[in-house]
Amino acid sequence: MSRLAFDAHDHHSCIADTLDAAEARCAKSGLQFTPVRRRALEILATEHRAMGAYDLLDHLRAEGLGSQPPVAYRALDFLVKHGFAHKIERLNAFVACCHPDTDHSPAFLICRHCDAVAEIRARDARGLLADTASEAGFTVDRAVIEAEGTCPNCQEGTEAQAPA
Amino acid sequence: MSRLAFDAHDHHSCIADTLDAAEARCAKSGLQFTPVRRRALEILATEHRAMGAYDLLDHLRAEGLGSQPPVAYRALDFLVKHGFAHKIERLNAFVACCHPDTDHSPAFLICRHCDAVAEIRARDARGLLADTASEAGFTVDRAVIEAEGTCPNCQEGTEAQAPA
DNA sequence: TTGATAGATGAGATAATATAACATATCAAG
DNA sequence: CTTGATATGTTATATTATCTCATCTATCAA
Repeated sequence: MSRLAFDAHDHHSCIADTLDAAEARCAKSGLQFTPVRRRALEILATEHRAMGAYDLLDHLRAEGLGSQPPVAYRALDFLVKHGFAHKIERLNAFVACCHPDTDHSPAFLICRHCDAVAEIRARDARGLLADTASEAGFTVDRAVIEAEGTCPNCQEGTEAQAPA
Repeated sequence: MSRLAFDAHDHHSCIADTLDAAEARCAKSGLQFTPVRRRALEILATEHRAMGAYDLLDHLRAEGLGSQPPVAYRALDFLVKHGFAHKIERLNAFVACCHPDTDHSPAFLICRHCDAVAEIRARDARGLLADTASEAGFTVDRAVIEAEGTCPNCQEGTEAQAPA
C-alpha cells in the first residue's frame, strides 16, 4: 500500500486492490459505482500513469462505454471527488489513487524522462505550508504539491539521458 | 519585497520595482526586453492577479501589440522562463513575480473567494518534499506548490461568504 | 558595408483540454 | 407506481495551447 509506482510490484493485485477498495467504499457510502466509473478507474489503474481525459475517453469509446468528452469528465469528476483518483495539475492528467482507503494528503513525483507518476505522502510538507500560510492569515483548504524530476529507474546509469 | 499580495501596499512603486528589476536583469544577461514582453509584464504586475493568456492577449490587442495567441504565449514563456512571472498550474494562469531579483522557490496562496494570488517562499516545504522524494530515489528539479483557501481579507467577519 | 546567423514577431490554422445545455434514462424511497 | 435525485447520451461550444511558415530585427564577424 505504501509502494511507490516506481517500484516493481504485483500490478495485477494492485489493480484488484484499488477496485475492491473503491467498490467497498462506494457500497459503504451509498455511492453508485457504475460501469463507466468502475471501468474508468480500472483503466487508470491498469495504465498506471497519468492519462489525459481524452486518452481515457479513447479507451472507453473502444469498449462502447461512451463516446463524448462529458462521459470521461464525469467519470473523472466522480473519481477525483471521492478520492479514487487524482488530477495532476501540471499535466492536466489523471492517475488512480494508490491507497484510496486511507485518509491522505497526496503529493506527486513526476518523472520527466519516462512520464511515470508516483504518489507519496506529504503530510509534513503540507503542514509546513499550512503553517507558513497561517502566518499570513491564510487558511489552506487544499494544496497541490507536484515535483518534477528524475525517477530512480531513469537515474541508474542514464546520466547521459538529456534532462529535456 | 517580502510583502504579500494580500497586504495593502504601494502598488504603483511595486509595479515600477518589478519592471526595473526585470529591465536590469535583462540588460545584465543580454536578454531582449522587447516592448511586448515589457508591456506583458507590466499588465500582469498592474492587474496583480492570476491572468489567463487570453486575458493578457485582450489587453495587448487593445494596444496594438499583437492579436494572435502566440504573441501572448511567447511573451509569457519568456517571462516565466526567466523568472519574471510564474504560471499557476491550478488556474492555467499567470502572475508577475513579486521579487524577481532574488533566487527563490515560490509557492502560491490562492484565495477561492476573491481570486487573489499571493506568492510566498516555501524553502522549508520544498526541502521536506525533496527529502521525501530522495528517500524514494527521486531527484526533484522543480516543484509546483499551490495552496487554495481563504485569504485574510476574505476571512474578516465574512464567514457567511459561501466557500464556492 | 555586407552577409550570416540567431532570436523575435506576424499571421493563419489547428490541436488539446474542458464545460454548457438539454433530453432521456435509471435508481431508491415513500 | 410515482416522485425526486442521480446518472447518462448527445450536440455544441468554450477555453487553453501549439504548430507552421514567412518576415523582420539585432548582432557580430569578415
